Order: sequence, then C-alpha cells, then structure tokens
Amino acid sequence: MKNYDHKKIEKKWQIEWEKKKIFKAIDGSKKPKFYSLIEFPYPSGEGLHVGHPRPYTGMDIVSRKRRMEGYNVLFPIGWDAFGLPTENYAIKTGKQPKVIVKKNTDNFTRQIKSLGISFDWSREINTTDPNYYKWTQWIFLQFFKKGLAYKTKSEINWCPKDKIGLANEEVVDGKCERCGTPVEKREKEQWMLAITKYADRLDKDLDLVDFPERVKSSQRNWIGKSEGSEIEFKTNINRNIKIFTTRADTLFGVTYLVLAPDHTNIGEFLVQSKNMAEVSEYIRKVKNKSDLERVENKVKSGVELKGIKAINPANGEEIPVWVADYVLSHYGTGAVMAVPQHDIRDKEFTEKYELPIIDRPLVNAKEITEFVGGKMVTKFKLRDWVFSRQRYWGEPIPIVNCEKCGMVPVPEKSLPVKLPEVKSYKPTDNGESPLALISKWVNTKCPKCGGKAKRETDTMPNWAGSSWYYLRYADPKNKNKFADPKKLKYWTPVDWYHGGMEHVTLHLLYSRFWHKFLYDLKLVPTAEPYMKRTAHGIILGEGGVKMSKSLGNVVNPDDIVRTYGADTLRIYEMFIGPFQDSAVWNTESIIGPRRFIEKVWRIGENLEKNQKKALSCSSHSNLNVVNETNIAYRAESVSFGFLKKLLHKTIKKVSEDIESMNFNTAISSMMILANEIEKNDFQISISDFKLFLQILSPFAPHVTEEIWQNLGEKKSINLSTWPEFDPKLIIDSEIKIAVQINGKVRAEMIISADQTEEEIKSNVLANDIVLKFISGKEVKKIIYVKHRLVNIVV
RNA sequence: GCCCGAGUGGCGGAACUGGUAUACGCGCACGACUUAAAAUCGUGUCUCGCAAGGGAUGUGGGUUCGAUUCCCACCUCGGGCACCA
Repeated sequence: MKNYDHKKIEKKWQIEWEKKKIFKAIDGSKKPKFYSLIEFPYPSGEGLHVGHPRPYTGMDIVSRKRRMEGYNVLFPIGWDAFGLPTENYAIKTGKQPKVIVKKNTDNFTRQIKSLGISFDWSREINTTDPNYYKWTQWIFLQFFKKGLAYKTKSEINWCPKDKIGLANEEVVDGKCERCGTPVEKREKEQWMLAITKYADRLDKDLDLVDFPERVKSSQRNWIGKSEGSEIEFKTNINRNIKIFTTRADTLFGVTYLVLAPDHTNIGEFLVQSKNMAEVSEYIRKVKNKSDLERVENKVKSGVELKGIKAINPANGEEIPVWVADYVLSHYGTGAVMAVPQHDIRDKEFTEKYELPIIDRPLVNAKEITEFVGGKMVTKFKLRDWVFSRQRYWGEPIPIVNCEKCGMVPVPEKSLPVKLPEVKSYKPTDNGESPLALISKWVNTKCPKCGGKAKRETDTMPNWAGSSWYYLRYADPKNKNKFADPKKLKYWTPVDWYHGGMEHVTLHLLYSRFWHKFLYDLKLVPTAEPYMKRTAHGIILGEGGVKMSKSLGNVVNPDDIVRTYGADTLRIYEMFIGPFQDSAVWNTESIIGPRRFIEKVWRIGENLEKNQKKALSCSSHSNLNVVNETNIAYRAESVSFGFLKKLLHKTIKKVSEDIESMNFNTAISSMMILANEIEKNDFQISISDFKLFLQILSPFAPHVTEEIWQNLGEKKSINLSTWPEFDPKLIIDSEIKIAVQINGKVRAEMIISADQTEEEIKSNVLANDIVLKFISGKEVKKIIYVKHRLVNIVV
C-alpha cells in the first residue's frame, strides 16, 4: 500500500503535463474558444505571497473545467515588470534592472509552476522585453498621430521623495500612493493622453459588459458624468462669467458668484477690482497651498472682488463676485453660482462671511436655462491622463525633438527605442529623467530632416504596458504587428477577466480606453476588451491585519507547498471563505483540506484493492468487465444507490458553484460526499468514483490525476469530459419534511415524492406529536410548502 | 459627509425565490486502535434547563402562518469617493 506522497506526485504530473503540452492554447482551432485571464503579476523581489495563488487557482479551476467541457482555452501568464520597486532596488544595489527582473521572474516562475496552475507558458510575455515594449511605443505613436497624446505645461503632482510626477490617481489624500510623502505641485511639461475624449463611451459602454455592480459603480464614480447647464452672467466690466450648474432650477436663489483662484480670466477681474492687492495676496497664498493642506483643511476661505458686480440673467438682480478656493478651476467652467439655500458648501461660505440667504421658488431647470440663453451640457470629473514619468525603468517615449521640425515621432522601423545602459539609475533633482544625462543616447538625428535633435527622455507610466497585454497573448511572438488580426478575431474579447478590487478603477479604465482607441483604428475587433470581470478580496495575516514584511506575518507559499502540497494549498485557499471577500489566513486550519485529500486517496486505494482482488479471482483480464461485475454485485446494496444519488447531486452543485465562483461551498459538498463514501463502506463503483475525481480535478489536479491513472485510466484526467449529472438521480423518492405548529418545528415526517397535498395534510393531523400539541385547540389553517414543510396554525 | 458591502457558535463560515438556522472545516472533550505517540476512525460540541420546554443570526420595531432573508430606525466594522457646483 502506497502512502500519499504529495512531493512525488505533484512534481511528476507537472513535468508530464508540460511534456504533453496539455494546456497549450491552439490558434484557430475548430473548438469554441475560451479566453480566461488573470491580472499578470509584478515580479517583486520578495517572491510569491499567499495572496497570489487565490486568484490564480480560482481562474485555474474555471479554465480546467472549460477544457473538460470541450473548449480551446487560452489561459496565459506574463510579467508586468516595469516600475519603481525594481528601479529603487537598482539604485540601492547598482545592479541592472533587467538583471533583477530576470532573477525575480525566474523565482516567480518556479513558484507558480509548483502550484500546478494550468497556464500556457508558451505565451509568456514581459512588458520590459524590447520585443514587447516596441508595440507599447507603437501604440503611443498612434495616439500621438491622432492628437490624443500631447505635451502641455501643467501643474503636476510631484513626489519629492520618489522624485517623480504622479497621475491624479496615484495621489491618495494629498500623499504619494507609494511612499506616503506629501505631494508638491510643480510646473512641468508633461505628456498627456486625452482619455477625456472617451469619457462618455467609457461610461456608457459599461452597459455592454458583465462586471459586478461594485466595479461598474466605481468606474462610473471615477468618470463622474453629470448633466447640467452652462449659463452666462453679465458683469459691470464688460466681461461675462460663464458658470456650470446642475441646479439651474435654483437660479432665482443665487446670492453671489465664485471664481476659482486660478480661473482662466482671473487677471481681468483682478485689475478692475477695487481691492486688487488683497485679492492678489489671496491668490498667491492659495497657490502655495499643497494638496495635502487643501484636503486636510476644509474651512472655506475667499475674498470679494470689490466693485465688480454680476447680473442674474433670470431677474436682473445685481450680485457680488468672490474668489474662493472651494471652486476648482479644472471642473465645469471654473466658476459657480452660489445658492446657499440649496448647497451646503455655499451655505458654509455664506455663514462664514455673513452673506445674505434668499428664499425663492424653484423653477424648471431646462426651461430656465433656455430662457436665460444658456445651454444644457454634460461634464465629467475625469481628467486627461498624465503620461510622463521622469524615471529610467519604463518605456522611453518614442519622440525626437528637432529644432526645425518640432516633435517628430520615431519611425516604425526604428522601434523599439531601447533603454540605454546607464551607470546610475538615480533620478535627478531638477525633475529630469536619468536618461537626460546620457548625452550619447539623447543626441540624435531628426528622422524627418536629418538635422540635430534630442530624444524625449521621459518614460511611460507603469500602466502603459498593462493597458494592452491581453491582446499580445493572442500572438505573443509577432514581429510585424502587435498581434495578427486573424488571431485577435479568434481569441478576443477576453471572456472572463479576474483580478483584484484595487485595479478596478485605474488599470481597468485605462485598458478599456486603449482598447476603444484601437477599436476606432479598426485594429481590434470589439468595442470592449473584457466581457466579464470578477474580483476577489485580499488575504490578510492572522488577526485580520494586512500581511507585510514589517509585521513579519507574510506567509510564503513555498513552505505550504513543501509541507502540505500544492493540492492542499489550492483547496485551502478556495475553502477559506467567499472568494470575492477578503479572508484571514490561518495556518492551523490547513490540516482540514489535507485530511480531505488523504481521505480521497484512501477511497482510491480501497477501490484499487477491490479491483485487484476481483481481477485475481476472475478469469477475465478486461477491466471493464470487472467494473460491471462490481456494479451488478453492488446494485443490491442500499448504500450504493444512496451514494450514486449523492454523487449526482454533488456533480450538479460543483458545476454550478464553479460558475458563480462559490468555490468554498463546492468543496464543502465534495467533502460531504467523501465522508459518506467512507462511512458507507466504499459502496461506490469505480466508474462513479472516477466522476468524483473529475469534478475534484480542477481543485486538486495532481492527486486526482494520480488516482485516476492508478485506477487504470491511460489518458490524462484533463483530457476527459466534464461529467453531467443525471436529472433522474437528483430527485429523491422520499423526502423529510418539517411539521410546524404556529411556525415552530415540532416534528419531522418522511413523505414520498408523489403524495398529494391532501394525503400529507391528513397524515400530519394523525401524527402523535401533532395531536398532542393541537388537542383542545381549533385548527385555523394548514399551510403546505411542497417538499418542505407543513405548518398548522391553531 | 456621501455611496457600496458586511455583522450568524470558541474560530473560518453555510442556508435555494420568505420555508427544519448553525452545513462543511478548524479547535476542543471523550472513546476505539497502539507498548506509547502520531495518524486514522467513532461520539459529542449555540445557550438556559434534570426534563418538558424556552431563548439566540449586531440593537429596537414592523410586515407575515413563518424572517439570517423583506421594510423602517439605530449601532459597529470593512471598502470606495471626497469641496466635481
């Protein structure tokens, strides 16, 4: 008798599957395709964390099931390897980023392979590979050619510690998302991507896809669509003020107007005001405020532009004009009408400066807008995407600055613009990329006129490479195109994209934006990249706190795989709680899934033993004959019929639960089945047990493959067909129902499925316990819920 | 402040569309096997009560024959957004 040796078994099948290319996605196969995708990891130096296997195993279960259902499955993996941690490590150690990346991806590869995830490794990609980022640069140039990538001098969020410009999305509470340093403002020439041009479609097309509501709402929230009116107010200085409001219906209640301190026309109002010195001092003070100060201190401040009056177009009343920093210049028109009666911000401001409040009737917003000559407009909170970083470890922006020709795109044949090797990766204090110091690389010829020119030294943000990687998987080695249109047509869109909640606003929005842009260029076949998106919660350390190096509570999956095996780890991570919620790691509980696997192993051993016994007693050597003999013999046993029924119910439950990602309840139902098989003295046929192995195989692929082949199968369990339940077997002929009196359970009864309601009711009324409870009382009503319960109301 | 999500044994959690709350797993206790231990198997494990029976799904109310599930108010925790007019 062999013991369950997870180390031997897991290694053996991982090698075997790889050798036989079981998980290879076949281009243009006649089978229906299924593209399942997980967010590709950032290969950090710390290696895999127990949080990684959860999404991978979840999608692996779906992918393995799809293969067994007859789909040609694309389930790829790659590395999102540009980024700050690697660069910072390079600065510290002086090692080349690409060397660090190689080491980290090798480690990640070893770790992921030890988990038995059915990735198609032949399609592995890496965003830092010049053959990959050539196409990231190429797509950037398409944006540039369409005028959607542009350079502008703008105030950017500057992290003084990381020495890097941040996108708005990377600033959290006025601090750098990565290091927590308060963000400063700096004026800098920046590359921008015009995502706002796609705002409306990014919002509207969410209707086309199957994303969870919480994902859709956070995207919608971020895009921030709102409909309102633009209305012009005349002033006494012959210069109108255009405001944006969603509450034109309150126009009669306006008591003053407010301009943002950095309003485009602020200068004209300033010079004509009677308190110019006071106003310019206020504006200067506000400009120096950091984002953090703005966010932390929400007490409103402002100053009146004395001598300037605006006219309310609705009633001709004269109202004052203020400058206040509670109004944002970048949203709407940078000016608002204040209605303290209906807006808490205006109310707070009014109270602070003791301004009047007037009470006026509301009117129809659309009618009043038309009446005063305004127009209905749609505005978005979404702002254009700051696309430059002053860093080394990113894709160089493929632009050459020529004195004569201006900004010239690098011709396609000269792509990729490769990162040069440098001595120091340290960013400079003046806000320039370290690339700017490499004059040999910077100084070049203009591709247009051949004259002296300089390369753009900014690099792209981390989000660039991950905005289109799912397309490259369709054709990862293509040298002439980012992917062959035929292959894109076959594989895309992604059928099911699974990832973390932390990426549902930024990454998901950015990649949808790139995809839509490529769709407009007719380079991809669908308007949306991902048909279905799901998200999981994170794994927390013991005690419900975040796992971190500083707390010393990080669990390394290598240790778990070594001690308990990959199958146990997989089942544990799927069993730990609802997949979409966060879960608390508890090493003590891992033993449960391990025991379950050992139990399945024991069942396999017992059946194998019986098979051999039968074989030696029998003159037949054909296994199938032996199985049939077993069935004939066992058919007489009551347990045998019971287990067969339970098996089919379990097949149904597991099949459904995988689709809804209720992996924990799927495992629970398989545990129940295994418990019952053992309790009922293994009264299950080998062919039925094999069905059980099949539905368990996506969860625990190694041990099930081993038992499967020990029981005489020659082909991989991965190549078998997903079992279907027999509808006849999931119906019970006898059902236990509850008997309630006034809603309280008093007894149980066994009924047969074909009994009529009348029969059941009269049986219930004859029941001893029931008689005891209803004696001397009047039966008012009897409620029967089919195959559930009878409730007697007295 | 606003918008989501959640609150069930010692712990992780289950419960279909309003229909037997606490499945499954961990832990714990006892028993079997063993020279012994581990492993495994069996039994028990919400709570009060000797029992009959009563009480429990964050709190208080409501609808209903019947509520973890629906409605109202409140409390707590987690996540997102945060001066967007």
